[in-house]
Amino acid sequence: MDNLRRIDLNLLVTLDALLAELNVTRAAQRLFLAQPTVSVQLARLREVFDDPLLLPGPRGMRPTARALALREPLREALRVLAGTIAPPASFEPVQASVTWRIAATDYSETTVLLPLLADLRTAAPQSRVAVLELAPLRLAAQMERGEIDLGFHIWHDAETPPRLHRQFLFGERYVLAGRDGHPGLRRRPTLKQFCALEHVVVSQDGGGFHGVTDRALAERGMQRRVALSVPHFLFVAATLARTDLVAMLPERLARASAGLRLVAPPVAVQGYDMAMFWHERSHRDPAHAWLRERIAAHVREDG
DNA sequence: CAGGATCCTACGCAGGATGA
DNA sequence: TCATCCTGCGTAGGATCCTG
Repeated sequence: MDNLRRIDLNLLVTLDALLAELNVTRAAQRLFLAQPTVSVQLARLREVFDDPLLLPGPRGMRPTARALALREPLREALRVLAGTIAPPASFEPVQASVTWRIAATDYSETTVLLPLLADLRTAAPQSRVAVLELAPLRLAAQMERGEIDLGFHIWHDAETPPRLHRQFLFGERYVLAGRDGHPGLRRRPTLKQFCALEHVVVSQDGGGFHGVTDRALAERGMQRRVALSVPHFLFVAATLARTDLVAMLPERLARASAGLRLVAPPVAVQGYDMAMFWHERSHRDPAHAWLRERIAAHVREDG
């Protein structure tokens, strides 16, 4: 590439026009330039190639052997280059063998990706999806580096960098969940009964026993019994199915888990909005835009 | 804001075409 | 054959825009 650093690549476009026309004036017209401008460019080309390239002849110029040898390879090179920098063609999902790298928690895997997968396999059978663990603080940097294409995260979150694009997916609310046949969930528990149950909480940063539910209870001067804190939502669902523990679970996740009974909690707990996030670098990419639209459409269908 | 890059117009020069 | 015209290339100098 070092020899390319010496040359203004636009000169090659001029040379291509000169070799096609063998006439500086007509080459200038083709390039929408004045004749002297192309004449100066020809002088620079002669210097770069260390060859006269075009010699004066009757009604125009005659090409040198070097110029003739350059004509076809140059035209082909410019054709390839023009194709490379042309705007990307529209995305053809059936043929495309694209790999999407998506950052998600097990919650968004279950609620967003899982319902989408079968449709994705049909619509874009050559495509691949790599799901990576979501690290909200690192998400923007990972996207800037091109390591992650798309991420699912809570909409209102101070941790999420504002410089990412985002799109609302759905609003989520909490339900009280326990195993089918749980004696404490035959009907909606009172607040006192709710606090007497043994709870599981999800603490993604690990080890926390206090969450939004506990804050809502504290406002009423109440406290619940948290017996287990885990980092993953899916482990909660598995735990509930095998024990008498209960949990406040996002409704979409709870409905996707078999063997659980869901009841309305006796305390109002603030839900949250889910969104997908992406970087400017993939904002206009047709494949990326197609995937985002597909996800948004699925979420709309699922209500 | 200075310096460089780029493009323009104006003009000179060379060589081929044309007509007396 | 030669004067004149026409076509086309290159240079000079200036305007404008961009960049550091």
